[in-house]
Amino acid sequence: MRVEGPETKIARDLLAHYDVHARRLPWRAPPGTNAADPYRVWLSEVMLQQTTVAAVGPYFARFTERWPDVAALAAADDADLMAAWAGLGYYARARNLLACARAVARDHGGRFPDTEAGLRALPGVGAYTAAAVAAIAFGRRAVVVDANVERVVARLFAIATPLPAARPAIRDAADRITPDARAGDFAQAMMDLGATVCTPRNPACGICPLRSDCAAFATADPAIFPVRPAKRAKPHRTGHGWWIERDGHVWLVRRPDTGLLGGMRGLPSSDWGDAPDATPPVAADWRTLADPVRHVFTHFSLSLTMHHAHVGDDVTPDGAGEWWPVARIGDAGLPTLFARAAQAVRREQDARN
DNA sequence: CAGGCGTGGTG
DNA sequence: TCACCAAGCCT
Repeated sequence: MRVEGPETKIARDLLAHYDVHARRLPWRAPPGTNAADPYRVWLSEVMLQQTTVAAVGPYFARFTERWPDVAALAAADDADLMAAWAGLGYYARARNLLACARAVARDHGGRFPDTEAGLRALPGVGAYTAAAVAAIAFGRRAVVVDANVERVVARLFAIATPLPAARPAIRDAADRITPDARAGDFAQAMMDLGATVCTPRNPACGICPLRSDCAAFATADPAIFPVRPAKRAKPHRTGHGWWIERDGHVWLVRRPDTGLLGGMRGLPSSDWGDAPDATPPVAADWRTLADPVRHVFTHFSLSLTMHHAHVGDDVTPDGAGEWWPVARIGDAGLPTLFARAAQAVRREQDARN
């Protein structure tokens, strides 16, 4: 008779816990069924990259309602898809999502590759997402390592090497505890555990099904794992934005495909930096909002000073853009910064009337 | 390979 | 208020 090693016990205990406590999420097959749809798994995984379950929920519902399968998504209009993604952030994901759907439709007969390597070759699918889809949608044994798994594993084995140097050791340890069967459930169970029990701060070790096998639980402070490097301070930038209104319409531009907010609609704005040029795009009787719109991006914070004016029917700003109905500004698919800038301008206009 | 790349929840 | 951090990927 085979003696069960500690690695096997971890998977067994975790799966038993998962069978009772698994979160019910829209992209998961209902309990007792085995019907994970690769399209929905892939879509959810891309949306969940660096994004919380709560934020993804409504987007996932809207996307699957509007584009129920990969063929429908592949046929989507680029601007429609970018607008539907607005507010979710990391907009390169939306561009890659469309490129991936089209690659699946064109190069794979409309079916997702069912191997980790095949998935990994698709746009926007990295090591994590390829492993997750292979395991969850196709039942493959794959080592799925996201930030949750990283934290759980670093604690289970009390890995004290700081990130990112600890990644190879964490990956090896995750490989050792990943079972041959139910690798998809195991991955989701690890992520559920990280999200609800083995949290970054104040982990709930008292209710953790793995505490008897957890090296960090045996220490004074389990929460110190994984050890993270200190972060650099965010620089602050300033900029100017312009709300140009003409006969109930506002002038919107499309941002370049690469870089910050790439491919998204936006309000015309200056460069953002230490002392940006504040020359307006058109001559007009400009009014300036007293309070700049403040916004925090991943690697800098921004104060955007908003200017607004009405122009005559014969005026059109230089460069590419479109007059968008002010009453439908909510449908323009503005990323959050510009949505808030628009809101600030309209509030000011309302207050003056 | 270190840094660019959004946003919102949380303690 | 503010720092931290999230089901990462790409270059």
